[in-house]
Amino acid sequence: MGAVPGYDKYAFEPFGVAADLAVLTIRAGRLHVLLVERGQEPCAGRWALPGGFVRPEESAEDAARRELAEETGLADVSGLHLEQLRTYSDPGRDPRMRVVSVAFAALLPDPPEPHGGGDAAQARWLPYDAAGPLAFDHDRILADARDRVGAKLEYSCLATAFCPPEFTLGELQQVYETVWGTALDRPNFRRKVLATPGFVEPVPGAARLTGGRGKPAALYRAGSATALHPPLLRPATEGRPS
Amino acid sequence: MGAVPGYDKYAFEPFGVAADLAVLTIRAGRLHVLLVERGQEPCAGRWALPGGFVRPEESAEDAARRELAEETGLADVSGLHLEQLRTYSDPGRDPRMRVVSVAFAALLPDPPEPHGGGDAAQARWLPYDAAGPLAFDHDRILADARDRVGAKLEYSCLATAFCPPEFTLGELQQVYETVWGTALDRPNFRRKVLATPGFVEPVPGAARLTGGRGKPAALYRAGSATALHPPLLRPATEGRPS
DNA sequence: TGCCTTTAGAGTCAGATCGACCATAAAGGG
DNA sequence: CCCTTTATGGTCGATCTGACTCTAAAGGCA
Repeated sequence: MGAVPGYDKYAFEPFGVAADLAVLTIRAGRLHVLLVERGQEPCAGRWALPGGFVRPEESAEDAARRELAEETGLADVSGLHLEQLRTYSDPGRDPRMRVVSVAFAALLPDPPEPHGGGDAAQARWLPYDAAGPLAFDHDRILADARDRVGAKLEYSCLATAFCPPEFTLGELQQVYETVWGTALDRPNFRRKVLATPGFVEPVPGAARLTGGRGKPAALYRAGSATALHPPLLRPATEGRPS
Repeated sequence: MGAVPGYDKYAFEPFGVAADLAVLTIRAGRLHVLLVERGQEPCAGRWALPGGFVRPEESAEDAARRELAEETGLADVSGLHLEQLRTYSDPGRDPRMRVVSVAFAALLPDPPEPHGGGDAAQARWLPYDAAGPLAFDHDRILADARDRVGAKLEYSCLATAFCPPEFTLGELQQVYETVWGTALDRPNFRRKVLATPGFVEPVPGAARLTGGRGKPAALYRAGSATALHPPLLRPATEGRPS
């Protein structure tokens, strides 16, 4: 808001400000996204990202957190990670009126089934790859969310946000493999994760978890670090020098 | 914009949508930012980031580009890099009304003097460190811009956006040193930049530039690559393992 | 009980990479 | 004609990486 003439003229144009959420989780080794079926026009009956208009007394992040709680039925949305992606403001992205949407990505561990709708006609977890054409420009928002999360896994401790409070290194590795879509070498992954102080810390007790067969794995918690130095780079899929 | 009851109720709340710009450049080895002195209330007489309200027919990026052209007097703003930072939406960030601001960072090579204001009372380049308390929450936007740009230098080719069309590796290195605030080893920097195909490409002719004393440097152009693999990590300033 | 399979986790090793150097080339200034 | 300055090429040891092997500890099944 600079010192622009027409301050009042443009300020009161009918802009709607919305917060939309790409709520991601990992289920059965696949990336899933929370989608709602729209109950109203425009795009009634089509799948879309959950979201809604920002209310006058709240910030966009407040609105995103409120919508997240409403759609997932989670009680403790206050603690989980909300990553602001970017704002989508093309004129005409909502056929009805001018709507500017602030998009967020949210990462959940083991997710509850959304309780059948709330505001929307229904809400479901869908595999990322099976999330067909969505309403508005939500396909692009969802793709941006995956890109951003994949990139942040490299240099931040974000991956633990996909995990329950206590997790094994195998589960953590599966987060990386699922989001990146590549297989990682287990010993090397372990070595790099443990080499970064504060990324994870072992649960001291003889705590162990039985996922099924095989040797029980040690449990870890998210550490206090927030950035990864050095980063955990994903294997180069294209034009690597060499 | 989910399927929220009250669509019309919240859509027409008086939200103002603005685009603010952190226009960064490097002058004499120091990071500078373009600031305007506000001519109107609120915050009249204080320095602020350039910006203005998004008009009904344009996107936030269109608005940012328009404001940038108006403030800097540049003719070719269409080509330069605009990086969307994030959106600031705290209620009360503008004392007068509800304003949601989409912030952008713009990177300029050798900058022209802004022609004395345009809309604002005046516009100036100020050293980043000397940019005193700004109006609204612009201090935070500016700090976020520096953080984002510093981070993107590591894994993208963004640094060339600070350089003129043809530049020396010494100039490119100074971009990194200025934004990061650290000194880099020149031979190692050169090795890493040239090891990334498509980051820079030599200007074929016997093109050379005389900055002053010393051996003339070869000229390079920005290459076609957009990402850096492997990244050019900044030296660890804190808790590196080892 | 005794394999076989499965998963966790430790260790090895050659090649790539990095940071810290040193050396040389090519200009201008005295 | 030296000296300073900047660009650019090269070396070397420490470190890191990726590919791999090996062992430990569980359950399944005959």
